[in-house]
Amino acid sequence: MGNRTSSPESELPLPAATFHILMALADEDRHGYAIIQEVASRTNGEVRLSAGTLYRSIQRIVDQGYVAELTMRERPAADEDDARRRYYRLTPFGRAVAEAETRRLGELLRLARASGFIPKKA
Amino acid sequence: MGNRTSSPESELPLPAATFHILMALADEDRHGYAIIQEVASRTNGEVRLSAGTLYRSIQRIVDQGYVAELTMRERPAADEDDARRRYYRLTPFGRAVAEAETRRLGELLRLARASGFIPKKA
DNA sequence: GACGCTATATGCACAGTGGATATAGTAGTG
DNA sequence: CACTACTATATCCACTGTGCATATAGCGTC
Repeated sequence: MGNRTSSPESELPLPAATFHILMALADEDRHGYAIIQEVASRTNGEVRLSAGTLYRSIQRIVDQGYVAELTMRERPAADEDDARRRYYRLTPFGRAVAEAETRRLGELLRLARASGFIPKKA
Repeated sequence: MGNRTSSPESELPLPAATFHILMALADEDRHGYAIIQEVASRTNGEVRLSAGTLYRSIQRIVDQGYVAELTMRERPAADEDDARRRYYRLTPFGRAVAEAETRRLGELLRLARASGFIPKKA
């Protein structure tokens, strides 16, 4: 994987696709294709990860240690199993990185509002 | 400039540097070099726009109509004038785009928090 | 078996970025 | 004056992240 000694903050800012993938894996382990669907669902269809972006992002964040691929016996038993699928789980480091990114976004949003950029409606 | 008929939302998401530039121009007209300093100041030195990014971003957002270059007689009179400087002002469209981006970031942050990514400290 | 959906992977092109380099005006110091 | 450091803009090169298209193939249903 990536550098074990790096702090979560040193990973920022996260690529947009990466952050969405981490959010999709926050509550449960998923395989790639399911991540695409989950991201679309959470964003009311507004964020549609392309397959190219998704699978290459996963390769990257596995290497960086944000997520880990599940072994065969770690897979969710309930799920009807498709041998083609590869399941991923958020690591503690990945969670820490996602939290750091959330904090960074909060600060950015605070700056934007302090600049007078108050959106009309929610 | 760019397409006059496009809505602010169709411009999203904004490149990170662009959003910082718009924030730096929210309260007063500035020249390029001053924008670099202002962004660094507002972010406590955490965001340091490189010259390459800054000047190309400005060229792009002038073309897109987010900002407009000031004529000689529009320049701030108080400022000691340096002939090399080129001053820029946020346009109403640029402000609308920045507000739309602010709204987008707010929604993203809400999603992140709903995913359980609550940062430890502010 | 034909079709559409699921699932992963890769090739190609392009936008945005950082760092380096180029050019030159400005200001202060000796 | 010469020298240096800072201000100011612009462009070049390399790299990352992204979308779209393509490739391969298993799965489900009619």
